[in-house]
Amino acid sequence: MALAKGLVAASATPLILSILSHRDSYGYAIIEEVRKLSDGELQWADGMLYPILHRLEDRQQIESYWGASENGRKRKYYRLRKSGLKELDEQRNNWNKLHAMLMNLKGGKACFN
Amino acid sequence: MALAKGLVAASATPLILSILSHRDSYGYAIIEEVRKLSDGELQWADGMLYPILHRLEDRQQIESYWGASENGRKRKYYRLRKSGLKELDEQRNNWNKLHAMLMNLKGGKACFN
DNA sequence: TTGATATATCTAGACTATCTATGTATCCTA
DNA sequence: TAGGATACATAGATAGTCTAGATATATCAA
Repeated sequence: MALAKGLVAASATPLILSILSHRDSYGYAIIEEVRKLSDGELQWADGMLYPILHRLEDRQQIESYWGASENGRKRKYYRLRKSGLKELDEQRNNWNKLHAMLMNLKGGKACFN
Repeated sequence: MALAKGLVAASATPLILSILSHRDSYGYAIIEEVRKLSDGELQWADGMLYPILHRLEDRQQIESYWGASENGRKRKYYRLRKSGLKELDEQRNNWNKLHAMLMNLKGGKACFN
C-alpha cells in the first residue's frame, strides 16, 4: 500500500525540519535517512526534495553552506534556523491536534453497501 | 496560529470519511461538526468541502441521496461505502505511521542562528 | 579505458488538488 | 421585507508536489 500523496506532501516539510533539528545534513543524505526511518515506505525522489529545501531557504527557515565529503565531492549542507525550529514546533503541534481528532473519531457503524 | 495548508488538506479526506463512518451526514452539517471537533480551528469554507465530496463520490467511496430537514429544506446526504471505509483505514494507518516517525524524531540540538 | 553504479545537485513544466470567489435558492425571524 | 442562517454548486486562481531530464564526479570492475 502506497502512502497517500497529500499526506506524504504534508509530512515532507516537518520531516526535513526534524532531521535538520538533530544535525546539519544535505539532500542526498536526507533522502537516505527518510528511506531508513520509514523502513523503505518513503522513497523520495531527489527532484521533489530539492525544491522544498530551496523554498525553506527562501523563507529563511534553513540556511545552506558548501562542504565536502572525505573524497572531495562537494555537498550542500543545510542548517536549521530559529524560524525553522519555530515552524517545526508549530507543524508538530498541528500534526498532534489533527492526529488526535482523527483517532478520537475512531469507531462507528459496521454496516455498509 | 493558522494550521498549515498542506496538513489541513491532507486531513480533510480522512476527517470526512471518519465523520461519515459514524453516521450519514450532509455538507453543511459536516462543516459544523468539523468546526466543533476542532474547537474552531478548522473553519472549512463550503466551497472547499463540496468538491471533495464530489470527488469521493466519483471514486465510489461515498454515495449520496436526497433527504429533507424538518422544515422541508432539501439536503444531500452522504453515506460511507465499503471502499470508503477501506480508504479510511488506510489513511488512518498512514497517519499513524507518519505521526510516529515525526514524534520519534523529536528532540535535537539547542543552538541556532 | 570504458562502462556501471553510487554519490551529488538542479530546474522546467506537468499535474493535482485545495481554496477563493461567486452564484443560486429557501426558510425563519424581526 | 430585509437580513441571517441554511443549503448546494462550480469556475478559475493558486500553490506546491513530483516527474522527467540534465549535469557532474568518484569508485570499481572488466
